[in-house]
Amino acid sequence: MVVDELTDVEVDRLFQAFADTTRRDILVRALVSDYSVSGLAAHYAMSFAAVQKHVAVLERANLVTKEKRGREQIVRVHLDALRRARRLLEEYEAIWRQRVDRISDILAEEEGASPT
Amino acid sequence: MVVDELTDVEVDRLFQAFADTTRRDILVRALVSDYSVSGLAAHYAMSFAAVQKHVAVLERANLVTKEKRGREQIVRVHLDALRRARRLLEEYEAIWRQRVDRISDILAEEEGASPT
DNA sequence: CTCATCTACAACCATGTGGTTGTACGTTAG
DNA sequence: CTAACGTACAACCACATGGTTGTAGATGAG
Repeated sequence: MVVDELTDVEVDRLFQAFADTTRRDILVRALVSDYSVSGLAAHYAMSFAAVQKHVAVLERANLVTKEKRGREQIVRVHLDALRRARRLLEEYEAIWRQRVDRISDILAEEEGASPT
Repeated sequence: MVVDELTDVEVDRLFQAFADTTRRDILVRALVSDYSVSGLAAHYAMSFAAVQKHVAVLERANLVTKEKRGREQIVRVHLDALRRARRLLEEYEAIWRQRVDRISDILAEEEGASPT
């Protein structure tokens, strides 16, 4: 199972980062092409500082890193974290599938053992 | 693209629900087998009411529904929400892949147009 | 019936979150 | 050099979150 080498707190931060529309939007923009923090901020009806904070949350979740380019700070997505989160959810679905299999096995056995 | 028929707020709640270790644990237990709220609460070093609240958060995210069985309330996982969340993350990864493809296309064209 | 169990919910508290404004500092354009 | 730009960060505010205790209502066991 292994649930990835992430600690609970790291996973908390990861999903926390996804749990805001603005942050998901920032993420998509940064996925599509390169953006500076102020380049991102231009798209939202909130202060630069607010966007800066959102980027910081994405950073803390290791979803994003900033790279200095002249006086700008380019936001780049770190794909690994995205994959990890996705795999976690896949594992949950796998657990469900195992349960379903287990139950149908039991039903199959019971039918074999005591057929009505 | 469609990003699923979920509203932003619903997606917020979905990821918010995942953003807590206790809730993820509850989810796994409920995925593995049937649990009442108090059955779940027995496993955690916190009050029954706290666990009740966590279940409520999972409910609000549509990850879980409660089903009355006698005096107990059985927590069942609603798999759809799990799948939706996973698909969202997959879409983000797809966006990234498209970008990579686009860039390598451009590089290929440039090489074809003006080979050094 | 009576009592223990399971649940629901309100009130409260500390801390976190998402937003603001203001100030300061490095960097680039003119 | 100077002005404008991009960033960083602190202080503040309203509200959400994760926890607590306490009270009360259904339901099942004996």
